[in-house]
Amino acid sequence: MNSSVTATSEPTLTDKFQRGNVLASSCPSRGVLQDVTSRWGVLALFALLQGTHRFSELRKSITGVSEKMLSQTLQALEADGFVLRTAHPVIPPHVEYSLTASGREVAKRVEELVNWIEVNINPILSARDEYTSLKSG
Amino acid sequence: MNSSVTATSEPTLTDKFQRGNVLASSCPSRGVLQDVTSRWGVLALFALLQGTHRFSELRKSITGVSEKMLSQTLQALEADGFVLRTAHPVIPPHVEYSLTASGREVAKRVEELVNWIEVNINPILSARDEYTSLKSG
DNA sequence: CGCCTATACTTACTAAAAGAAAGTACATGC
DNA sequence: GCATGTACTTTCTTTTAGTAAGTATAGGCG
Repeated sequence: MNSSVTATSEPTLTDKFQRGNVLASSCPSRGVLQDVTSRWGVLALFALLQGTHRFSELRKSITGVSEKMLSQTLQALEADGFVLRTAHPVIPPHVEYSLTASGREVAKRVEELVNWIEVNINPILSARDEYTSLKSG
Repeated sequence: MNSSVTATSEPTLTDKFQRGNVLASSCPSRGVLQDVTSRWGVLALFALLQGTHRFSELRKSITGVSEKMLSQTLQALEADGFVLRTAHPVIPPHVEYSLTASGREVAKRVEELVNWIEVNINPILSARDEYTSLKSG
């Protein structure tokens, strides 16, 4: 089919083998993918592309996230090596979060997805309206 | 940094305004983003990039998905205009799912994210191991 | 005729995850 | 010595996901 789809220059596994490693439930990529594409994971990565932020700053900018979920989300991203957590040993605590090199790579791809959706939000919402009126009307 | 990352030529909203429309909980992009980045939404879009598939084929290829969740996921993607559902009026039922034009656009971006993770899965898993051994050991 | 099969769902119930709210730790200022 | 600020954690409730069984129905077979 179309081989000019990916913008990256690295050969992808899906090109080399049959595509669909992730489609197998045993594939460890699935777990990572879920950390990255989780409700708040996407937004945290997106927010951190702007630079380093404190916990409370992230919580303010990512509207609607609870402290518990933000904490949980950041820990998962930190475990995967996407986010760097820097705690300054002062009281009250001062903790800073930033992206690692690999974190920036994933975040850039997340950003492209998010940007595409934002740019195309109007036709998408129209499609939604049409769909729901077809189903209920 | 690397400015050749984005494949699109359109100006993005995050470039034009301050970035972070999605970061506001009121932004409708969030809902769409959740459909696209949901656990099975990502995989359905990825799977459909290969072409048209029947419901049962998707269920087989996306290992682990239940009929209920696949149905729900496909309906959400259909509502957003990313997936086209074609039902042939025969018995037993024959339904085909394919990507729409906009569906291919989102799916391509999802694919890039998925591919990046698959290519880089080993260092990520190493980071995870190191993290968990730091925390528990 | 009556039963079985195949496919794409939906429905009822249970397990897991998310969300809300309160609690914890502790140096500093008043 | 009491309130404040920050980054969490814990408990409890609500929402969502997952499992398993049910539904519809044309055609094939004995």
